[in-house]
Amino acid sequence: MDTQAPDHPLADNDAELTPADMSARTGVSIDTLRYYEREGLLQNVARAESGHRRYSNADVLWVEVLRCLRETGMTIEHLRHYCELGAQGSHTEPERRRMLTEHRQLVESQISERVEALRLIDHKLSFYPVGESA
Amino acid sequence: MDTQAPDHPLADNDAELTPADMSARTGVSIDTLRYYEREGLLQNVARAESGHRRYSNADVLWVEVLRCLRETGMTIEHLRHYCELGAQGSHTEPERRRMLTEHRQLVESQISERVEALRLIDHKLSFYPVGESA
DNA sequence: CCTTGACCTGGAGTGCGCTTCGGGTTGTTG
DNA sequence: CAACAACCCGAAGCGCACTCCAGGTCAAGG
Repeated sequence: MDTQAPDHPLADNDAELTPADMSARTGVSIDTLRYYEREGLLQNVARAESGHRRYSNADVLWVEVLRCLRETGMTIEHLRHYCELGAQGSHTEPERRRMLTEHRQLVESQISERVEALRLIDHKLSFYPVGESA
Repeated sequence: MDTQAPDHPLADNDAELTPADMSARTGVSIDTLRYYEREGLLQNVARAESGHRRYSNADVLWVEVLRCLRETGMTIEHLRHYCELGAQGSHTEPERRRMLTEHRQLVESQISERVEALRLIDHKLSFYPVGESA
């Protein structure tokens, strides 16, 4: 009844980070952390007796994953689905694997799109006179 | 007095694409094309006598540039500024060059961010059992 | 004890980039 | 020439991902 992070053996028995700590460590704002929790992206966050949140190191790692997936364009809805699957047990692993694989392809296409963009930008830049910087 | 596209010698004397044509050619919706025009991203679009828009080949090329910059995260506001500079004449070239260079750096950081994301995704994928696809 | 600041909650508000709407004009096809 | 699609315009609406607000609780310092 004290550990629930399925991915990581080290669980939140060491949950001692305040919201402010967590925000500083992950670069995600306190409001966004609460929003993610409401949306089901961050489950079973521990509480102090006062009712205040206490985040664990495992939470930090997970938020870093969230940040990475969000920044590469996974929607909140997909993330929520992924989390729901995780909470449902190991029989959902094939589906989670599928989601990750699909997102991986998205990220790869974003990379090649951007490599193309660099070429176009460089092409346009080549038409401008050499800039005097200072 | 009939050409105004500063980037391209071939101007819009050949403006004969309807909005539907333009949309099909660029993949940008008709509504979005009108929105871009309102926002100043697409200037001096020709009109038929009826008042209907007629896009030129130069317009097609420019919309492709817009699409590329938008897809890599340049905001409408920056794009508008870039267009305004273009309309102001060649003395704004250093500034335009600067904007493009800055955006280039943004795109490069997006690429390395995504390369990092691929590593993380692969790491997580390595923890799932080998998927049976069919 | 009193203040001050971090935290709590549910709910409303924001900014961006489109997208849709409503009502009217044009132009092509049977 | 009637109908129907494509176009025009200004303005309102939408979806997403946050972000802020109001009004209250908790905890440490002077």
